[in-house]
Amino acid sequence: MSVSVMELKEAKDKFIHTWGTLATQWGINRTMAQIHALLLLSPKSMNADEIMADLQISRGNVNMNLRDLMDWGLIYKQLLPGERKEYFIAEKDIWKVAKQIAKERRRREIGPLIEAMEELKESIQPDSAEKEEFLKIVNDISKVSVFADNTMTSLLKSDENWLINNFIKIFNK
Amino acid sequence: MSVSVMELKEAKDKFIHTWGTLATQWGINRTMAQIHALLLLSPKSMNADEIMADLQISRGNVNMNLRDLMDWGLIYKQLLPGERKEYFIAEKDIWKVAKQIAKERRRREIGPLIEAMEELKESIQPDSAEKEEFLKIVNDISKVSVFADNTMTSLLKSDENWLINNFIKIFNK
DNA sequence: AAAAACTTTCAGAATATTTTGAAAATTCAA
DNA sequence: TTGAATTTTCAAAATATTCTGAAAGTTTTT
Repeated sequence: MSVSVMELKEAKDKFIHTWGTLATQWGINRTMAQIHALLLLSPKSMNADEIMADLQISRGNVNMNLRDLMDWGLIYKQLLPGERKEYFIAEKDIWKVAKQIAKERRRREIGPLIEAMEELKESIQPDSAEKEEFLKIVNDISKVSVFADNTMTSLLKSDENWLINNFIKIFNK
Repeated sequence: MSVSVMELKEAKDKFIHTWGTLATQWGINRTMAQIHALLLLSPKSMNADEIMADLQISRGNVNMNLRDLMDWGLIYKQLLPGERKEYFIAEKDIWKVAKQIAKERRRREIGPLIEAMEELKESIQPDSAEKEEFLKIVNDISKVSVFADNTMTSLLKSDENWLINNFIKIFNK
């Protein structure tokens, strides 16, 4: 193997490792992130055995995290003609990847918060100063959550959005 | 204790419990979130012993998480005249709280990603098609990260921002 | 300067999360 | 059908994170 190819292999390994480490900091599990990184960098789709061999992890682990990555909409299953095995390929359009991650996090992180605050609001009658104080906080959190949710949605939804357009200009430079 | 006060106590407990549970979903530890919730709901500042008693957790745990909450800028230390003990009070302005959390997450989640991608870019010369392909991905992630960072910053920085103003209108209704 | 009041630290314990791997389930070809 | 290939499941093991509590450190009072 030539020196220059070796450099690339090293950089790819570093990318996979880094992606895995960073992911834990944002609540995604290390292996899921590493599989994602591996597939992102792979020019062709890979099957479970290849991923197992490459990352040195068990079949069960690979299976579980591939399923999670599909739930997140970050990878797709590819059925190759004449092949029994399932192959997986990552979404390579990084803007789509980012949108997908943001979407999923909005759903997981903001959704339950809004629901919980609504439930609390309904459970208390504002018939005392103390209760009004409590409801003030619950209401404020509710409003901030709905705002965050709306902001996320408008950032994600329309590519006509000024913010997005502004971004696309920079991105396509 | 009257029935109506009991209801409030229950709602507060539910709030604290919910806040703690949700927090784990967004990478913050349960106890830290519970202490934060407790202080958010407390009309007066609390000391370590009071928090220990209320949440039934150890002194070390309380101390450590109070420090983390101060790092996050979510609570302040209050020295009461004539008191030896340190008292803690939460930032009650929920919009400030949200900004603080967003700021901290930007710093922790996006910052390291940008750095890692820059480092990878510098380590590889684009002297082959394979390397160019790799650098394309790294570059794209770099651009998306910088975009996310900038978007966060402009959302947070200026209250003249249209998005913020729009929010404030809703919030103050 | 000593003692009391309080805060911080950190090694070990407890808890929670992730991973393994073999067995069960499923799919497909013959 | 049958059975080989492949995927999925899940209990137990490994690993990672959080928590405890007593000892050490610090600050204030006497």
